[in-house]
Amino acid sequence: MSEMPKAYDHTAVEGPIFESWLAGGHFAQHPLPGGERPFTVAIPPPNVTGSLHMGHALNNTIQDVVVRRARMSGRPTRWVLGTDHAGIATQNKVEQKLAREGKSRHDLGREAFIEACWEWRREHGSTIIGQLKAMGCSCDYSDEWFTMDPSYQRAVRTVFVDWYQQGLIYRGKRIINWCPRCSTALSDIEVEHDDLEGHLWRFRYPLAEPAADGRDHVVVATTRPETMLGDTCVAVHPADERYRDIVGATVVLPLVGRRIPVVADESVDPAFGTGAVKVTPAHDPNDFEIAERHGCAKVNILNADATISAEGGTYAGLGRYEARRQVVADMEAAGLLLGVETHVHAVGHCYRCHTVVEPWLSDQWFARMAPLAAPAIEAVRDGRVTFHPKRWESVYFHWMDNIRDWCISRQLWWGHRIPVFYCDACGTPPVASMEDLAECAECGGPVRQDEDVLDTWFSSQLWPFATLGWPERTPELAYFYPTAVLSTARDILFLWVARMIMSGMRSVDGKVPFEDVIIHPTVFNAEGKRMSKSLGTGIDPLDLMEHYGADGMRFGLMLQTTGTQDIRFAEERLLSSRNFANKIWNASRFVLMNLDDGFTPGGPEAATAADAWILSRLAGLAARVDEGIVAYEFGDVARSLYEFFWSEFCDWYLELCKPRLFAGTRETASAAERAGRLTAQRNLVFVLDVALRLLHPMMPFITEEIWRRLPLTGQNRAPSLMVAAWPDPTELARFRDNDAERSVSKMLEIVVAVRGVRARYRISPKQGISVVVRTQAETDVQLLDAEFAYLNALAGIDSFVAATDATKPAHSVTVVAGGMEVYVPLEGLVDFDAERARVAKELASAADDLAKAERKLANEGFLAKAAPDVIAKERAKATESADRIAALREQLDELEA
RNA sequence: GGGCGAUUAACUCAGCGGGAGAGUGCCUCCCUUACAAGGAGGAAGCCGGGGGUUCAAAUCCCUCAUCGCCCACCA
Repeated sequence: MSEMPKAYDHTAVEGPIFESWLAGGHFAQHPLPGGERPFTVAIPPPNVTGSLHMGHALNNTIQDVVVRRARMSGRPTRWVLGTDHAGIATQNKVEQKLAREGKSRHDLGREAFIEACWEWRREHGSTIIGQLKAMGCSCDYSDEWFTMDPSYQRAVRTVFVDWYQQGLIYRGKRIINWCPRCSTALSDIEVEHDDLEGHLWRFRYPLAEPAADGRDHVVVATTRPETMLGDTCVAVHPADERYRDIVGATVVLPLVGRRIPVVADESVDPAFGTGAVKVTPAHDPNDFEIAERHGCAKVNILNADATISAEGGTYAGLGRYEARRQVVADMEAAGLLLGVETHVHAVGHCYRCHTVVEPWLSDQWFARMAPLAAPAIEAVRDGRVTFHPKRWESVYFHWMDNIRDWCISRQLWWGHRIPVFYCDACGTPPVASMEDLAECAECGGPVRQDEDVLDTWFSSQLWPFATLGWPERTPELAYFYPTAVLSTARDILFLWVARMIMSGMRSVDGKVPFEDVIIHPTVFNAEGKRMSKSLGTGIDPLDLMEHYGADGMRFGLMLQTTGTQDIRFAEERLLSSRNFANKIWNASRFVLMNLDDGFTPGGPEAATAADAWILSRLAGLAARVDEGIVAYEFGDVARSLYEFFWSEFCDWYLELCKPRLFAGTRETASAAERAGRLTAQRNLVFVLDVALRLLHPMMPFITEEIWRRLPLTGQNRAPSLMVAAWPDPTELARFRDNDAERSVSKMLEIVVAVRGVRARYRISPKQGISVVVRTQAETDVQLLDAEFAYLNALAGIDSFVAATDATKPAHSVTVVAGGMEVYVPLEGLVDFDAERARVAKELASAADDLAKAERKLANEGFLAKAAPDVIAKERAKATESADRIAALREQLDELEA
């Protein structure tokens, strides 16, 4: 066994440990066994264009924690890995690369461009996989998927054809969100709305002939003046008295000259603006509906790049904002601009490139969502899928209950091409086909395939089952589906999570794709701002791992992960986590360096109160960690582990073991002392072993490195901690010992109190002291006698007298601890003023406690209604406080004498 | 216009019906032979304001304020 360096060096440990896991085959899925319940997790596939950011770091730590616990628990575990082809993102990357060479995708042509995308993926697509490895994620790296794999393509096509044939997919001319930069349609939820300050212009639209009431114009308001070029009617509310006389009149559209009607439509809000709406059916969804109802024309005045089209007459060719300025200027020149005011309104932006999107009338493919949503709503309602935290379910329901059809076609080249074939010759309806068609089945004429590809999310939604071989009915699918848990950020709840539930249930026999959904916190920077690479407000997890180690980063993130709060990233948590790793390292080093050659591990033995205490605490920890991971309470689990290991194991138990360890190693040691040393060694190894197992899911590298050095035998041994047995809380429960916990905490209180005296009076740790203890309980005397070695080791107490009738020595300071009075002789060093102040403060606090307790005990309502154990506790508290007050009063009297 | 979350020590946050906690920072002492990435001791909080429920409220309810997020076709 090699020497352990004095400080933990993660850079020397993580690489080799990871390689050993890989070589050991521990990541690979277990062979399909018989009865055991498998545990499957499908990783949210990162974009091939992606690199690890803090969201990934958090999300993948969470998944690794639950996966590692499951694996150690003996369940056949499979964490499915892969990447998403990310249509828009990847196409953008490749187009940027081409642009640097002065080329566009059109110069290459479709086929060559797609090949260039594949090439890009071969070069850059595995960046993030390497970063997951650096984090220690225990994915099955031998089973990597890509959403454009041939078998995955088959899954996508199968779903498309099924939905198409069942009437769940249709093509139509609708208003969609168009990104002029990406030159594609977007679905409604791919548009991000930002409130921006714009303007509301008021225009005068002249009437062709004066109305019955004599008026000759109508005033409309708009935030997008350029759209007037495409106006085809003006709408007012039917009940709006102001406009009753002009309904049916004709407006002569300024700048354009088109004669358009005034219609009455319920959708108009009379209270907004002027109560009269200019209607641009090709560029506003609401206007589109109005035009449909009234049979108005739909004039599309925008090209794909958001320049004005030929329909815009003299404005054709202008950019949309240029056109806006020009229209306003021309209206003003014509005396038709009545006013302008600033106006804050929500403006849609492309979620990929943040360009302002345009509502645009075009031919697109849509998926009919309501029929798919119904069973998916039911599945969450009846608990087949559970969200954590639960409150996300209402967000899910709200969206699902109001779900709208999904625009699934994209005018891109990189993606799953829509498998629909048209025959232009004979006019047969388009055919969706699993196989590419060469000729028309009706007339034998040539067919052409639809040019569009599918929304990337259309393929992503199949992830949990397409990665198990679906549409083939593979044994893997039968065995590993549904997955156990899906962990993700909330921003893709609708884009991805909801759609997986819908498509999963439809595709795989009505079965949900996962049982639990974890919506984890969003990681913000220290200022509470979204982390963004482009804004420079992000923190790179790779840098963090370099500074704090993968374990330090993981544990630091887990400490910050609670159900209610987003994370305002606190780097000092990573610092304390790295220090925690170092603490684990050194405690382990201490244990190992205090083992003898030929040491044989043995069962733990509660030979002393300290042993019983630490074993009891360990049993409590195991239960808490196990429950906590199952309930996804990561922050609480991390804190429990930290508290146990650092405070209880290191600060107390290791110190409590030192007397036995050192006594038993002397030449002159008695047989009993040698036995005591062996017991301590065995207990230390046992506790360390269990603690490392419990820590492993959160801190896999350091725990593995240390664990391999432990001298374990028999069934405690395993090829790797990764596949060692998870501590069984039920089995460990036999160590629960409330008496030992109480006794030891009394002892520890005395130690702390005496140390306090030492600190106040600057008594060197090297200087031994003798103390006198007075207690009312004979059991306390026995306890102190039995555990004197601890008092000696931890508080430097050389000798003591404990008795129920002990008397206070002269020139001593009194402290009350563990229900006892402890007198520390100070040989005339006592600072009476300081002691008076301290005792008076303690007295006030004790008096406060007593008053509170007495108030409760005097309250009949309390006695009548509070739980018996609460009352008993309150009585004990009162007694304790009273005793304490008596002792403190006595002290104070003496100090004042 | 709806909905959700947050408000606790200087900072970042736990706790969510029965004695106010952690990490970091701060103060004092200590390089004690596992660890100075450490040890020991300590200071520090009307638990956002106001009302209510309850024997009992940081914790449950209502309300207000502030901050943040999501959804929504208001020109």
